[in-house]
Amino acid sequence: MGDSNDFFEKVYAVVRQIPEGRVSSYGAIAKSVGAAKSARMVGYALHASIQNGVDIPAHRVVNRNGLLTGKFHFFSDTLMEQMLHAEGVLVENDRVVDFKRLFWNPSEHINDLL
DNA sequence: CGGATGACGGGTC
DNA sequence: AGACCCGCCATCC
Repeated sequence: MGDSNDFFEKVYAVVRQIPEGRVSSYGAIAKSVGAAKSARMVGYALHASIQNGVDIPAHRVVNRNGLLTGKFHFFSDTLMEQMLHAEGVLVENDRVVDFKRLFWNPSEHINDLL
């Protein structure tokens, strides 16, 4: 079953691997599930996860610059930042402080999943 | 059916 | 650094 539902499940599986206090990006996740050119679809999948109440740490996914581009899709527009802050990730002007250091690359841990 | 619309990213200026 | 463009592709209208 290589349909879009499959893609969603793969994305969710990867997002669940992001450790507490760390963050990843749409593009990095897209690569790790073998769809490097579909970073946009990762965002789409995360949006769907919230609508469907899927239990994944979607707040740990930001864009390539560490910007909280998805914050408006949470129940409150400050929830994403609050959740990150609760696990020790600081945010300033919608950007993850020390993004490079906190960045978690799924492809370097691919052996742990699929 | 065709154009617009995104939780994007790489490249260029 | 920041603005801009273009490729990408499922979904929407």
